Amino acid sequence: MLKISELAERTGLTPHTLRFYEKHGLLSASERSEGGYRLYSEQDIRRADFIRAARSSGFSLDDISALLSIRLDKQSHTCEEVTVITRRKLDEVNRKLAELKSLQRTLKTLLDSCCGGPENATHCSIMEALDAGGRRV
Amino acid sequence: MLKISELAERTGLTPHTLRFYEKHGLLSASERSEGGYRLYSEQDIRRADFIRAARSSGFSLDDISALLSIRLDKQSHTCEEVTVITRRKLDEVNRKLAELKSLQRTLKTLLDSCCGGPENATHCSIMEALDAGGRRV
DNA sequence: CTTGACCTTAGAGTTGACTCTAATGTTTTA
DNA sequence: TAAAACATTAGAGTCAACTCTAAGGTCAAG
Repeated sequence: MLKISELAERTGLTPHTLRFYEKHGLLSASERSEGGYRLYSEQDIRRADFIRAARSSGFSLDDISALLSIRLDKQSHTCEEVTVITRRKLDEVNRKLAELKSLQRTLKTLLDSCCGGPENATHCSIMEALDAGGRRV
Repeated sequence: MLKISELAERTGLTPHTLRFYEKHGLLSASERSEGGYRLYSEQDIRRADFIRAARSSGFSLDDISALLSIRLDKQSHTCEEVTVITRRKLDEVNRKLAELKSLQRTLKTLLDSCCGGPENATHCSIMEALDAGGRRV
């Protein structure tokens, strides 16, 4: 059985985060020591690793809650349910990517238009573009 | 002179947001009516448009504060200052893009590996990948 | 002169995922 | 056995950019 900081070390999370996950129903220690210290079992460790993996795949804690429920009773859930969650997340990532790419283009255009030199900003084309309400951007 | 909801209409912001910007020193009405209503001048409108343009180019309110200072006294500022702010933002966008692209690959791989069908999730490869701590992802 | 639309303020709430604090209790190590 | 290291809790704070609320005051139309 691992103490909280040992599990933290193993998973790369902090004790704070592990307690936070417990408060939000994602992961609780299956035992407590005499003095009330959390003690994590092998199962708990695997659950923690799952959470960390899901987190680093971009899933929200809500998604992870759902995935953990499925994980506890795979028999009663389908691949479809899992892919729905995953696809929803991918769609979200795609949407954000599109936004960021557009932002990237905008910022690149701004930067390309400006000399960036030590001249004063009276005719700075970035300022002008923004002053034009972004219509030139 | 425009009342707050008229400026809101013109800029596509809400009255709430305009007041919020005022509280944060970005934009205040140059006059008030007898009864205390905010009244925005042509200059204010241009400033509001600038803010909206900068916002939609991805700049934070802090960045915009800096840009507005420059805008008020372009003589005393250089193109370089403006490009530094812009480049910093572009770098940030590039960083986020890289992260999201990696997430996108991860999620695509997960989705491709799973049948997504009505079978139960006992052998779902997404669940297996996450159970493997994302080592297969 | 009343109705209704609009405005004012200070301040609290929202989102998501932590992150930290304070006050105190437990375990380990020298 | 004493100190150091670690743990506990409830609850508050953080970030950014809003967003909303309550309890009123103002203004234009009919």
